[in-house]
Amino acid sequence: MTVGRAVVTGEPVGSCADYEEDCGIREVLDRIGDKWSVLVIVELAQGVRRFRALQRAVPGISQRMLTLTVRRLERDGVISRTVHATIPPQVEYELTATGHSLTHLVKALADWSAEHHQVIADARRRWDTANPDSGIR
Amino acid sequence: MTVGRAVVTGEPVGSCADYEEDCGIREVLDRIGDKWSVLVIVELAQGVRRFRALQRAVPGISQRMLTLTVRRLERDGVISRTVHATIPPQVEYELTATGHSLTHLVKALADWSAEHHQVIADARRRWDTANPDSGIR
DNA sequence: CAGCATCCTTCTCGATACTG
DNA sequence: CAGTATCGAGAAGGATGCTG
Repeated sequence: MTVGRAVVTGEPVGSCADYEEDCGIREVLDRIGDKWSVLVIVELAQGVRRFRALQRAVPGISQRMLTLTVRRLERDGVISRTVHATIPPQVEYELTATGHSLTHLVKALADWSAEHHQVIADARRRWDTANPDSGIR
Repeated sequence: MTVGRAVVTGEPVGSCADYEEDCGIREVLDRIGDKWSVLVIVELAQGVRRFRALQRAVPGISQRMLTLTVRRLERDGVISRTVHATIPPQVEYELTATGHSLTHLVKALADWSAEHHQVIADARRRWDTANPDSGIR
């Protein structure tokens, strides 16, 4: 049994070995697991955006990280990059079909977060109070 | 409008600023975004596990990383840690209610991955072929 | 405007050794 | 068994300067 089949059929998830080998969840987590990718996807969910517009829309992102992020998302086929040979240059980024379906997943994450972030925050506060200088964060 | 409300009500996601401020999605991604946490959660979804059992079940994890991972998950209230004062010591880890609900989210991730990992793999191969030494990965 | 190249700091993680 | 402590390599990420 693989995780993929297990999940699709609603069966319990298999072993970690199965998990590691068969399902591509790692690829997905490697991409959306980092801060900037999710923010870029959320912004592009609104529509087509140019490079500078993206940078303005995602507060705190450096030019370097935006470049890296959009390149990786493009590589994964999550977004498309269209260059208009104008002066000044104009590059537009847009979610692909895959990218749009990813927004559903992001929503699932946001749903779960909205439902549990208070509980988690409380748990963390309790833990930090009970274990002052544990170094864990 | 916040992402949280937007998602719950099915409306489109708001701005990145909203996203950053209001919803706890970052907390969640920070935790399940790393490799080991997900693997530990998947294993604990099967039932109660002792420290060594977890380490054996998660191939490749170091003792240090397992300790860090379970501590962080415990801090978040995702798993519970029960110490039995025996010799040799016996410590059992178990998913909390929050942890169990997290497995649904992991399944959603696995679902999406199962549906798209082939498309993503193909996109990556095409991109890598088209852009040999780009350095992007 | 839309990047690329470089430097440099910070953090992560694995390996190793030791303890109750 | 179930950890803690320490060290070092490497990756990630920010700042800066330059370019078509």
